[in-house]
Amino acid sequence: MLEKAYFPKTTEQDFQEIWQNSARRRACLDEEKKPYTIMMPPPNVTGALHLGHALTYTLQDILVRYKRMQGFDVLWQPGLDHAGIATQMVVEKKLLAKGIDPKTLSDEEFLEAIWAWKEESGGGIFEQLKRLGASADWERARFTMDEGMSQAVRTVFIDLYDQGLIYKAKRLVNWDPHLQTAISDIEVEQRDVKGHLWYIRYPLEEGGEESLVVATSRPETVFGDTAIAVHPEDPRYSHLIGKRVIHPLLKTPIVIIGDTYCDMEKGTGAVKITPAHDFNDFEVGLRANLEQVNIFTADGRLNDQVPHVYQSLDRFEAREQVIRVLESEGYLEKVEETLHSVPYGDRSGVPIEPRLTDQWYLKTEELSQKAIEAVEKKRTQFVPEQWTETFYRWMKNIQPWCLSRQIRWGHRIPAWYGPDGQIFVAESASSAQKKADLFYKKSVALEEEKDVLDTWFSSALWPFSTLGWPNATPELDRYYPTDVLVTGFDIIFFWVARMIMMGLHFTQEVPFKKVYINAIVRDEKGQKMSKSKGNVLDPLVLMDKYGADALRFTLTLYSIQGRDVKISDQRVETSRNFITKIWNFARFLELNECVRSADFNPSKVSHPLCIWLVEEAARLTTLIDEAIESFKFNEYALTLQQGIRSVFCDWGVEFAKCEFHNEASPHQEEIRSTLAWSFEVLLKLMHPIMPFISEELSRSLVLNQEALPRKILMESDWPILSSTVGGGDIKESFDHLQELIGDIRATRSILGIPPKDKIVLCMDVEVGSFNKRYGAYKDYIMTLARLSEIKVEKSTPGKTRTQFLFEGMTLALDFGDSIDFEAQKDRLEKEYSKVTQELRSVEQRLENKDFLKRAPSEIVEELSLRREKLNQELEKRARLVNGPGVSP
RNA sequence: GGGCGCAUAGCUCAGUGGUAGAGCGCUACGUUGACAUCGUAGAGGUCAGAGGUUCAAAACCUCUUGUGCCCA
Repeated sequence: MLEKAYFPKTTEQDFQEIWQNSARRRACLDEEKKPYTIMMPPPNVTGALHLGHALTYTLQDILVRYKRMQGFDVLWQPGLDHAGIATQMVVEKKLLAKGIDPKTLSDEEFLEAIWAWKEESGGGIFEQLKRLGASADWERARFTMDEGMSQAVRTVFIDLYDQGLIYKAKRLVNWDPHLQTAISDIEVEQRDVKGHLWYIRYPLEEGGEESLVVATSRPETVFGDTAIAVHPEDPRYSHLIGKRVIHPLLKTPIVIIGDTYCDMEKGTGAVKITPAHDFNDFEVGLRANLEQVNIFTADGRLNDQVPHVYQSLDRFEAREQVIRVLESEGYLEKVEETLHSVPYGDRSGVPIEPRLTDQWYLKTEELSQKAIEAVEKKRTQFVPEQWTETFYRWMKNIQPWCLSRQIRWGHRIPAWYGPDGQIFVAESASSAQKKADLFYKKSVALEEEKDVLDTWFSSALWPFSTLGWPNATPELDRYYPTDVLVTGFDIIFFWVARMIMMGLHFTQEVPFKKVYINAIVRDEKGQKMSKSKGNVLDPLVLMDKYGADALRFTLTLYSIQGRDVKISDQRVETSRNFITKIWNFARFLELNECVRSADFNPSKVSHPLCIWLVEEAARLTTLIDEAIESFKFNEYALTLQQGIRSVFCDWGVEFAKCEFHNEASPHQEEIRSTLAWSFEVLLKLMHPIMPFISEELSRSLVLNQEALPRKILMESDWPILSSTVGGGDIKESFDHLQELIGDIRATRSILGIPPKDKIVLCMDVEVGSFNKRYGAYKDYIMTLARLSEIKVEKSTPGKTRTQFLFEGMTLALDFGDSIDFEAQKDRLEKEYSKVTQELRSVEQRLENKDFLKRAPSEIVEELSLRREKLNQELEKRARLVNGPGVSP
């Protein structure tokens, strides 16, 4: 027997273990079945589960459980990302906390510490995902630093290098002075920051009064100035082009050049050019063949290229110092406050310093072109579709990808240098050596590249490297290209686009046929969750409090395409309440001995209630199939909720009670079996979204596991019910039935009749037609509308009665006592006028000749019917308004 | 500045041309047993504004306003 209430904890523990032991959870390479593959976006190895994870992995779990039940050979490939910079930062912090300065460790020692930490904490998130119910093929879990992954990374790097797509070059990069590494353009975020524009005067070399004033937001870079630029057509300055000004601090001459990059409207129209420290200036410098003077060290201090007194000043201290000197020496014209955008490192949170360094790059024009074409041809489709535009926009403006990182944790770039700097890219040190020996025609000592690859480089290979590529494996053959990728919009550039490029280049296939972009989780007010705001909800806490299913259901219910997922404690609580409702539904079935029977055939049921229940189960299944197939997860959750709650609990159970309370009912057995059968269908329908409670309830007596042992739900077949539905009008009958009961209940409520007072429903001439339609449901009406009897009697008016029209029949309710109609009059009049208004609008349309001529006939018919109904309703309302007994 | 969204009940949002919906919140009432983690009933809406297409627009088109995100 089921407990009084659902306690998720034990169920969750049980089924985590049962699923873990189920072979069905795993990809089986069974040729009889169609494959279905989802690559799990690998969470960071040191990561802990947050709500964003909970959302994306819940949606993936829904898809894989659904497809599994449909009989597919499902591979949900899990894994972990080594997350270069993030992980290195975590371990450095850990070491510092232990009093160890990571800088004093050798590379080998440091990597040892990272691997130790990976062993200790890595995969912790897998356990958290299992708590959430994620049914991945855990045994196949991969790590982006695995030997297999590393093999793929080396192969790809060497191929791309040999194809001339990877090159090493000295370029201005986004340098993160805190992390002391290059980062790629998309790892930089522009922030609007309040700052200043300093106007600095540069005297002309030729002397005299004339000077040139330039505005800059970064006065500390003056030491890197190698020119002043003006617009060639600027009448104020064009005569100065070619002349020289004196650098106010260095006192050396620098040239004035003309370049259309200058904006005549901005500042003074003249700008200082610092080719080594600004991307635009770099380009200007190339055009004017200017010297590139690097004035900063790797950690953002002034280097030995600047006068001694400024050396080793931090870039922000240097700014202060430069301003002080310029001002005191009279070179500072004025200062303006301004709002400008400053590049920040997305990991370190410090301003990026453009810096001239040697880095490895990937040429992306060709790769991106192919990726764009693949998406245009819909080989990969974004869902919701609008993300396609985001993808195109970035792809069409793509920059060379800076691949190298000056950090320690990551895939070492497989390159070696000869004594003269000659590069040898090779699989291993020994094969590089062989290449070098051949090249130099003698044996030379090689030095290995110290830089590692951007983490996203290995992630870009994820869909095929996890399946064994570059080896030809059965898995690669079977599960690639994958079916769906589920991920967040924030990594469309970082990851999705790059996977498509790499996939196409190395496998000639798109890595996935669909990309579902899930929403971002926010708090109930739509604010981003952040520690500083204190509005962070922890999925583990929510699961402890309300159960994993409640969290999953909530996240799914609010997964509306094109909207953020707003979640709050209260919303999860509401889902928990719904789950309790389901639990109690099961308890009702158990207590009433509804038991699944082996020979039950849903298409052979005879009692109207049973036919209705079967049809409703089939209707729900269809709606849910459509919702899941089109990634409308909210519709799945909503349909399920409404189906279980209003169809099965509010009405189905209440109707069934009428039969169960009637000893004489000959239909009890059929109804019991039908309810038990419907319940099994519902459990299956809810399984993908609420796996735990559905499994628990499938162990209830209702499913009769003892006599009819069957598989756990995860291994069961998804219902296919389209053939069980007959073409009858059962749904219409039940709709009307519910309407009639609703009408009586509403009338009672309006007139303030307490539920315990039973009243009499009277009818006269229409009794025949009433019986024909509702005779079978007489008990239901009596019980659910709280009637003492349905009397065949003239439904004449009286002081204790009110009449109403229903489906063309005049019915009366007799309350047995005088009723104070006056008290309700206001409300009733309001309703009356509402109906009048509606009727008027319907009539207007029906009087419109164009409408009658052009609208489809079924619409016209429908509206005529509606007019008739409204007229009737108006009559009914009129009677209610006019108090008891006023007959038309 | 460019791009992509969003604007419907007090709140959060469904709703792909034909009767305006759900959950939460609110109000009133509680009928021996599935459920008060509940039930029944109710109040609450110029579908942001303007124009257009159409017999018919919350929905389709154009513009405006407000708002969010992304990119410069």
